[in-house]
Amino acid sequence: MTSRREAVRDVLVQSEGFRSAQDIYAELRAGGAKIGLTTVYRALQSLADAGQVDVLRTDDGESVYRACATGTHHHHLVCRRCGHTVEVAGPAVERWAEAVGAEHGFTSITHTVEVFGTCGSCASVASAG
Amino acid sequence: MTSRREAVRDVLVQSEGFRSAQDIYAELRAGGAKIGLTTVYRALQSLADAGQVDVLRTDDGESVYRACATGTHHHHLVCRRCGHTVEVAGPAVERWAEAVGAEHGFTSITHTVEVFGTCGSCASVASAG
DNA sequence: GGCAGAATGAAAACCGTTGTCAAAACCGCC
DNA sequence: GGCGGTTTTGACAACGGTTTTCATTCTGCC
Repeated sequence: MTSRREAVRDVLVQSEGFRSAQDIYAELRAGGAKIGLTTVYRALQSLADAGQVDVLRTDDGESVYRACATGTHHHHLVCRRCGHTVEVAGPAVERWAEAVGAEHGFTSITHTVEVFGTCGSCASVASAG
Repeated sequence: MTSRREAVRDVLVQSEGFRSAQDIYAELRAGGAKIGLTTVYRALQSLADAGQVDVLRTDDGESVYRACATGTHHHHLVCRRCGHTVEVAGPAVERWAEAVGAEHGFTSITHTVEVFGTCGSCASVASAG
Protein backbone atom coordinates (compact mmCIF):
# COMPACT_ATOMS: atom_id res chain seq x y z
CA MET A 1 0.00 0.00 0.00
CA THR A 2 1.97 2.91 -1.30
CA SER A 3 -0.92 5.32 -1.72
CA ARG A 4 -0.02 7.27 1.43
CA ARG A 5 3.56 7.46 0.42
CA GLU A 6 2.51 8.79 -2.96
CA ALA A 7 0.34 11.36 -1.28
CA VAL A 8 3.31 12.52 0.73
CA ARG A 9 5.49 12.73 -2.32
CA ASP A 10 2.79 14.59 -4.22
CA VAL A 11 2.73 17.28 -1.59
CA LEU A 12 6.47 17.68 -1.94
CA VAL A 13 6.41 17.68 -5.72
CA GLN A 14 3.83 20.44 -5.75
CA SER A 15 5.70 22.47 -3.18
CA GLU A 16 8.08 25.21 -4.11
CA GLY A 17 10.37 24.93 -1.12
CA PHE A 18 11.28 22.68 1.76
CA ARG A 19 8.46 21.31 3.89
CA SER A 20 8.46 19.79 7.34
CA ALA A 21 6.85 16.49 8.21
CA GLN A 22 4.30 18.13 10.46
CA ASP A 23 3.56 20.62 7.75
CA ILE A 24 2.92 17.91 5.18
CA TYR A 25 0.82 16.02 7.66
CA ALA A 26 -1.29 19.09 8.33
CA GLU A 27 -1.80 19.73 4.64
CA LEU A 28 -2.84 16.17 3.93
CA ARG A 29 -5.27 16.14 6.83
CA ALA A 30 -6.67 19.50 5.80
CA GLY A 31 -7.24 18.01 2.36
CA GLY A 32 -9.30 15.25 3.92
CA ALA A 33 -6.69 12.52 3.71
CA LYS A 34 -6.80 9.79 6.30
CA ILE A 35 -3.19 9.51 7.27
CA GLY A 36 -1.23 9.39 10.47
CA LEU A 37 1.80 11.40 11.40
CA THR A 38 3.79 8.21 11.79
CA THR A 39 3.10 7.28 8.22
CA VAL A 40 4.20 10.67 6.98
CA TYR A 41 7.48 10.25 8.79
CA ARG A 42 7.95 6.77 7.42
CA ALA A 43 7.14 7.87 3.90
CA LEU A 44 9.60 10.74 4.12
CA GLN A 45 12.27 8.47 5.48
CA SER A 46 11.91 5.95 2.71
CA LEU A 47 11.77 8.68 0.08
CA ALA A 48 14.93 10.15 1.51
CA ASP A 49 16.60 6.75 1.62
CA ALA A 50 15.67 6.24 -2.00
CA GLY A 51 17.24 9.56 -2.85
CA GLN A 52 13.94 10.91 -4.14
CA VAL A 53 13.87 13.83 -1.73
CA ASP A 54 16.49 16.05 -0.19
CA VAL A 55 16.59 16.55 3.57
CA LEU A 56 17.77 19.56 5.48
CA ARG A 57 17.87 20.55 9.12
CA THR A 58 16.52 23.95 9.98
CA ASP A 59 18.20 26.05 12.62
CA ASP A 60 15.68 24.95 15.17
CA GLY A 61 16.31 21.30 14.55
CA GLU A 62 13.35 20.45 12.39
CA SER A 63 13.87 18.21 9.38
CA VAL A 64 12.56 19.63 6.13
CA TYR A 65 12.15 17.82 2.85
CA ARG A 66 12.05 18.71 -0.80
CA ALA A 67 11.51 16.79 -4.03
CA CYS A 68 14.29 18.10 -6.20
CA ALA A 69 14.23 18.08 -9.98
CA THR A 70 17.68 16.65 -10.39
CA GLY A 71 18.96 13.48 -8.83
CA THR A 72 22.50 14.71 -9.20
CA HIS A 73 24.49 16.61 -6.64
CA HIS A 74 23.36 20.18 -6.21
CA HIS A 75 22.82 22.90 -3.64
CA HIS A 76 19.95 25.18 -2.71
CA LEU A 77 19.31 28.86 -2.82
CA VAL A 78 16.47 29.42 -0.38
CA CYS A 79 14.42 32.54 0.20
CA ARG A 80 14.41 33.01 3.92
CA ARG A 81 11.07 34.75 3.74
CA CYS A 82 8.83 32.69 1.48
CA GLY A 83 10.88 29.53 1.23
CA HIS A 84 11.09 29.71 -2.55
CA THR A 85 13.97 27.45 -3.51
CA VAL A 86 16.24 27.28 -6.54
CA GLU A 87 18.51 24.35 -7.21
CA VAL A 88 21.97 25.52 -8.11
CA ALA A 89 25.06 23.73 -9.30
CA GLY A 90 28.40 24.84 -7.93
CA PRO A 91 31.32 23.18 -9.65
CA ALA A 92 33.60 25.86 -8.22
CA VAL A 93 32.49 24.98 -4.70
CA GLU A 94 32.96 21.29 -5.31
CA ARG A 95 36.50 21.91 -6.41
CA TRP A 96 37.14 24.27 -3.53
CA ALA A 97 35.94 21.72 -0.97
CA GLU A 98 38.15 19.03 -2.46
CA ALA A 99 41.14 21.36 -2.51
CA VAL A 100 40.66 22.53 1.06
CA GLY A 101 40.33 18.96 2.25
CA ALA A 102 43.41 17.79 0.39
CA GLU A 103 45.40 20.77 1.61
CA HIS A 104 44.88 19.61 5.18
CA GLY A 105 45.40 15.94 4.49
CA PHE A 106 41.72 15.03 4.60
CA THR A 107 40.26 12.38 2.32
CA SER A 108 36.76 11.24 1.35
CA ILE A 109 35.59 14.83 1.26
CA THR A 110 31.92 15.65 1.40
CA HIS A 111 30.33 18.99 2.03
CA THR A 112 27.11 20.79 2.76
CA VAL A 113 26.42 24.14 1.19
CA GLU A 114 23.22 26.12 1.45
CA VAL A 115 22.66 29.69 0.37
CA PHE A 116 19.98 31.89 1.88
CA GLY A 117 18.66 35.25 0.80
CA THR A 118 15.60 37.29 0.04
CA CYS A 119 14.10 36.53 -3.34
CA GLY A 120 13.09 39.22 -5.85
CA SER A 121 9.36 39.13 -5.18
CA CYS A 122 9.78 39.18 -1.42
CA ALA A 123 12.17 42.11 -1.71
CA SER A 124 9.69 44.12 -3.78
CA VAL A 125 6.83 43.26 -1.43
CA ALA A 126 8.94 44.42 1.47
CA SER A 127 9.88 47.70 -0.19
CA ALA A 128 6.30 48.26 -1.37
CA GLY A 129 4.62 47.50 1.92
CA MET B 1 29.05 34.60 39.06
CA THR B 2 30.58 33.62 35.82
CA SER B 3 32.72 30.78 37.06
CA ARG B 4 30.44 28.13 35.61
CA ARG B 5 30.33 29.92 32.34
CA GLU B 6 34.10 30.07 32.30
CA ALA B 7 34.26 26.38 33.05
CA VAL B 8 32.07 25.72 30.06
CA ARG B 9 34.18 27.89 27.84
CA ASP B 10 37.35 26.26 29.10
CA VAL B 11 36.10 22.88 28.01
CA LEU B 12 35.45 24.25 24.57
CA VAL B 13 38.77 26.02 24.32
CA GLN B 14 40.60 22.84 25.20
CA SER B 15 38.58 20.79 22.76
CA GLU B 16 39.75 20.09 19.28
CA GLY B 17 36.36 19.79 17.66
CA PHE B 18 32.71 20.54 18.19
CA ARG B 19 31.13 19.45 21.45
CA SER B 20 27.54 18.98 22.46
CA ALA B 21 25.98 20.49 25.57
CA GLN B 22 25.39 17.10 27.14
CA ASP B 23 28.94 16.15 26.32
CA ILE B 24 30.36 19.22 28.02
CA TYR B 25 28.07 18.67 30.99
CA ALA B 26 29.28 15.09 31.34
CA GLU B 27 32.91 16.15 31.18
CA LEU B 28 32.47 18.84 33.81
CA ARG B 29 30.63 16.50 36.13
CA ALA B 30 33.23 13.80 35.58
CA GLY B 31 35.84 16.36 36.55
CA GLY B 32 34.04 16.94 39.83
CA ALA B 33 32.41 20.24 38.93
CA LYS B 34 29.13 21.07 40.58
CA ILE B 35 27.11 22.32 37.66
CA GLY B 36 23.68 21.67 36.27
CA LEU B 37 22.73 20.87 32.72
CA THR B 38 20.54 23.96 32.58
CA THR B 39 23.52 26.14 33.40
CA VAL B 40 25.60 24.54 30.69
CA TYR B 41 22.89 25.30 28.16
CA ARG B 42 22.63 28.86 29.38
CA ALA B 43 26.37 29.38 29.27
CA LEU B 44 26.55 28.01 25.75
CA GLN B 45 23.69 30.21 24.66
CA SER B 46 25.27 33.35 26.01
CA LEU B 47 28.67 32.44 24.60
CA ALA B 48 27.04 31.88 21.23
CA ASP B 49 25.16 35.16 21.48
CA ALA B 50 28.41 36.91 22.29
CA GLY B 51 29.95 35.36 19.20
CA GLN B 52 32.56 33.59 21.28
CA VAL B 53 31.59 30.14 20.08
CA ASP B 54 30.32 28.74 16.81
CA VAL B 55 27.20 26.62 16.76
CA LEU B 56 26.34 23.84 14.37
CA ARG B 57 23.53 21.37 14.05
CA THR B 58 24.48 17.76 13.59
CA ASP B 59 22.52 15.53 11.27
CA ASP B 60 20.59 14.14 14.19
CA GLY B 61 19.53 17.55 15.39
CA GLU B 62 21.94 18.04 18.24
CA SER B 63 23.55 21.44 18.69
CA VAL B 64 27.32 21.36 18.90
CA TYR B 65 29.62 24.18 19.93
CA ARG B 66 33.19 25.19 19.30
CA ALA B 67 35.43 27.99 20.47
CA CYS B 68 36.98 29.16 17.24
CA ALA B 69 40.27 30.99 17.01
CA THR B 70 39.05 33.68 14.67
CA GLY B 71 36.08 35.90 15.24
CA THR B 72 35.81 36.55 11.55
CA HIS B 73 33.71 34.63 9.08
CA HIS B 74 35.08 31.19 8.33
CA HIS B 75 34.07 27.62 7.66
CA HIS B 76 35.00 24.25 9.08
CA LEU B 77 36.74 21.19 7.83
CA VAL B 78 35.67 18.43 10.19
CA CYS B 79 36.99 14.90 10.48
CA ARG B 80 33.95 12.72 10.53
CA ARG B 81 35.76 10.12 12.56
CA CYS B 82 37.57 11.94 15.36
CA GLY B 83 35.94 15.34 15.11
CA HIS B 84 39.24 17.11 14.56
CA THR B 85 38.35 20.48 13.10
CA VAL B 86 40.26 22.99 11.01
CA GLU B 87 39.04 26.50 10.42
CA VAL B 88 39.24 27.42 6.78
CA ALA B 89 38.66 30.61 4.89
CA GLY B 90 36.91 30.43 1.55
CA PRO B 91 36.86 33.70 -0.31
CA ALA B 92 36.04 31.85 -3.50
CA VAL B 93 32.96 30.36 -1.85
CA GLU B 94 31.88 33.71 -0.48
CA ARG B 95 32.04 35.18 -3.96
CA TRP B 96 30.29 32.18 -5.46
CA ALA B 97 27.42 32.44 -2.99
CA GLU B 98 26.99 36.13 -3.71
CA ALA B 99 27.08 35.54 -7.44
CA VAL B 100 24.59 32.68 -7.33
CA GLY B 101 22.22 34.74 -5.24
CA ALA B 102 22.48 37.78 -7.46
CA GLU B 103 22.01 35.67 -10.56
CA HIS B 104 18.59 34.60 -9.30
CA GLY B 105 17.57 38.00 -8.01
CA PHE B 106 18.20 37.20 -4.36
CA THR B 107 19.55 39.80 -1.96
CA SER B 108 20.97 39.76 1.58
CA ILE B 109 22.82 36.57 0.83
CA THR B 110 24.09 34.39 3.64
CA HIS B 111 25.37 30.86 3.44
CA THR B 112 26.38 27.83 5.41
CA VAL B 113 29.31 25.74 4.27
CA GLU B 114 30.82 22.80 6.09
CA VAL B 115 33.33 20.33 4.74
CA PHE B 116 33.66 16.81 6.09
CA GLY B 117 36.31 14.22 5.50
CA THR B 118 38.67 11.77 7.12
CA CYS B 119 41.75 13.40 8.56
CA GLY B 120 45.28 12.14 7.96
CA SER B 121 45.76 10.37 11.28
CA CYS B 122 42.36 8.68 11.15
CA ALA B 123 43.09 7.52 7.62
CA SER B 124 46.40 5.95 8.65
CA VAL B 125 44.84 4.35 11.71
CA ALA B 126 42.15 2.90 9.50
CA SER B 127 44.60 1.50 6.96
CA ALA B 128 46.91 0.22 9.70
CA GLY B 129 44.25 -1.48 11.77
C1' DG C 1 -12.44 -17.42 1.81
C1' DG C 2 -8.04 -17.79 4.14
C1' DC C 3 -3.31 -16.80 4.91
C1' DA C 4 1.40 -14.42 5.39
C1' DG C 5 3.54 -10.33 5.28
C1' DA C 6 3.60 -5.42 4.76
C1' DA C 7 1.49 -1.00 5.88
C1' DT C 8 -0.95 1.86 9.05
C1' DG C 9 -1.75 4.92 13.02
C1' DA C 10 -2.85 6.03 18.01
C1' DA C 11 -0.45 6.31 21.83
C1' DA C 12 3.67 6.01 24.41
C1' DA C 13 8.53 6.50 24.64
C1' DC C 14 12.67 9.18 23.55
C1' DC C 15 15.82 12.88 23.71
C1' DG C 16 17.68 17.29 23.32
C1' DT C 17 16.31 21.54 24.77
C1' DT C 18 13.80 25.21 27.25
C1' DG C 19 10.91 27.09 31.02
C1' DT C 20 9.80 27.35 36.04
C1' DC C 21 10.78 28.73 40.46
C1' DA C 22 12.77 28.50 44.88
C1' DA C 23 17.28 28.43 46.95
C1' DA C 24 21.90 30.06 46.91
C1' DA C 25 25.54 33.32 45.69
C1' DC C 26 26.94 37.85 44.79
C1' DC C 27 26.97 42.91 45.08
C1' DG C 28 27.14 47.51 46.98
C1' DC C 29 26.09 49.64 51.04
C1' DC C 30 25.96 50.67 55.81
C1' DG D 1 29.98 41.82 59.86
C1' DG D 2 25.07 42.27 58.58
C1' DC D 3 21.28 43.63 55.06
C1' DG D 4 18.44 44.19 51.06
C1' DG D 5 18.25 43.64 46.00
C1' DT D 6 19.75 41.52 42.04
C1' DT D 7 21.73 37.73 39.56
C1' DT D 8 22.92 32.97 39.01
C1' DT D 9 22.05 28.43 39.74
C1' DG D 10 20.02 23.78 39.18
C1' DA D 11 16.43 20.11 40.12
C1' DC D 12 12.48 19.26 37.93
C1' DA D 13 8.76 19.66 34.78
C1' DA D 14 7.31 20.87 30.33
C1' DC D 15 7.92 21.12 25.32
C1' DG D 16 8.32 19.61 20.51
C1' DG D 17 9.92 16.93 16.94
C1' DT D 18 10.90 12.31 16.05
C1' DT D 19 10.89 7.27 16.77
C1' DT D 20 9.14 3.04 18.68
C1' DT D 21 5.53 -0.05 20.00
C1' DC D 22 1.94 -2.95 18.96
C1' DA D 23 -2.54 -4.18 17.68
C1' DT D 24 -5.28 -3.53 13.63
C1' DT D 25 -6.00 -3.16 8.69
C1' DC D 26 -4.89 -3.85 4.12
C1' DT D 27 -2.71 -6.35 0.07
C1' DG D 28 -1.48 -9.80 -2.95
C1' DC D 29 -1.68 -14.64 -3.54
C1' DC D 30 -3.50 -19.20 -3.44
